[in-house]
Amino acid sequence: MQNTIGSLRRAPVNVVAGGVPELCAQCDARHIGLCDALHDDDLHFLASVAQQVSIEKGRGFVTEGDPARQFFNINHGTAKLFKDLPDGRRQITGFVGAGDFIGLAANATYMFGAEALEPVQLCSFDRAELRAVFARFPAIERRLLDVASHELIIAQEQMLLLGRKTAVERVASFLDGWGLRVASCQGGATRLDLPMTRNDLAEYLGLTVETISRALATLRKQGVVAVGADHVISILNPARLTAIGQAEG
Amino acid sequence: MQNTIGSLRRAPVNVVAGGVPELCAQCDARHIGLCDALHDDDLHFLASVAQQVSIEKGRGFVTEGDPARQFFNINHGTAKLFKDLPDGRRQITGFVGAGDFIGLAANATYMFGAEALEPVQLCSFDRAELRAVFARFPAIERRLLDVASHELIIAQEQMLLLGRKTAVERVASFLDGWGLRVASCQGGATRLDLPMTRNDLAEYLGLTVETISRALATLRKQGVVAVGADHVISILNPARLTAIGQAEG
DNA sequence: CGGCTATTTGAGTCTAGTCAAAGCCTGTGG
DNA sequence: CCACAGGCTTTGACTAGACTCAAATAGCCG
Repeated sequence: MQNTIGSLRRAPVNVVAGGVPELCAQCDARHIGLCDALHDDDLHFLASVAQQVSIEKGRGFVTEGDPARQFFNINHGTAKLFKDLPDGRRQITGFVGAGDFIGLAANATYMFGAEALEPVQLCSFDRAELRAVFARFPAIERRLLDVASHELIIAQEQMLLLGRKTAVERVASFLDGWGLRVASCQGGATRLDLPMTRNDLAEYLGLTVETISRALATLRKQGVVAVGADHVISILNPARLTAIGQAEG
Repeated sequence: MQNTIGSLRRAPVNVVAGGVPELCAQCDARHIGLCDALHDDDLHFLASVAQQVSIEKGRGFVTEGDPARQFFNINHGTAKLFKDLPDGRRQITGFVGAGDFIGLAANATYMFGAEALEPVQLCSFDRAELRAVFARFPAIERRLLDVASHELIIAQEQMLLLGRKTAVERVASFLDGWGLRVASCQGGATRLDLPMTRNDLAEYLGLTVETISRALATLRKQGVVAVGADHVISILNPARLTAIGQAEG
């Protein structure tokens, strides 16, 4: 738990509660993601091998190259997953939120890093223990395969974006996709409250901060979005946004 | 089986033999990939639900958007998987060869297209039947989860490449990675016999044909590789190639 | 009210894309 | 066996979209 790899350090995690089945009762992710595949008694068993953990904003909780001893399931908050090059270039491979499972992209060691964008609460599972859970509840393993399938689809979509789309198309794709995840409407326009900075966006979309800013300006001038303060973006013309993101016009 | 989606058409496939257990005896993929997870008698059962199929060079055998009724396991040959944008831009998401499993990135429909780069032989499994196999042999399902995990790692590595690496770094990464897959040595130099064209390479690496050509010229001038005829590339300085591909030099 | 960071905007540069043409290979057919 | 057609690859010249560097602005937090 105190492993030091490169210049990074495994973040100390704050254990709030362990082994309590009631921890699922008010979990944001209870009815999505992995846990939704379980009946109440199965969930009880799963909870018995889970450790609930809180991670403060900005804290890294997975370091690439560290031995992959644990899986995580996010209950609350958003985190970024990323891969770095030796000279500091970073590619964010995904943003994860409530219900998302972390740790599939690992063999003996984690093949990615993870850091909280907001205060994050998650359930941590020991890999060895989870294997025992699989043996008892094949439904979980099957669900995990579905999760992996879905992540593969997302990953390939992202390859298309990174390899072939223009800056404006990338930003439109992202906003469109994020809109599907967390949508709150207000006066007809969908209002996105993004947990990430422009820099995170740039590292996710294979661009620079400046290009992100200019692309948003372009979409704003076209009346597709409105850019507000504090990472708020309103989607004024959803159909147009989708079309741009999918390179249909 | 005669579905027409967009302007593409499901390729007619040539059934060579069906339901014969002996078909595994001389399969290139018998001891790699999915089938390696099985004991002989389990394999016998798996073979009973497999259809062996031959696909000619250049023929597409999966169309994005078609109902995903089948999984495939490649026995021999190489194919490309890809996603297209409406205006023709294409991103190849991966090359698959003997032992590779195709079809994980699908829900109700395939989320990618596939086309043979060389004559391909594969085993085709009906999705419903494969589910029955899972129930009987959990080992296969577990192996499939490992396969999906591994593909996720590869996909994220590719995102790093597409989002953050330069043209020369991308080409070096590719040659380095391909060298690990199929390596035949000759006079100290590893000789790669690529089944894909420069255009395929470009569509895989998020570049254009011309840029691929120039990047190869750069690596050649640096004495890292030798570029021969008929898609043959010799790796003269493997260490340097790896370093360039991982942006360490 | 500052101090700090994040974001936007501007000016100039550079990497990779586009357009064009020549060279090579392959495979075919005389 | 050689000539030719067609596709693939390489090279050159120019362009463009995104990056870099720099500075101004805006927002957040104590």
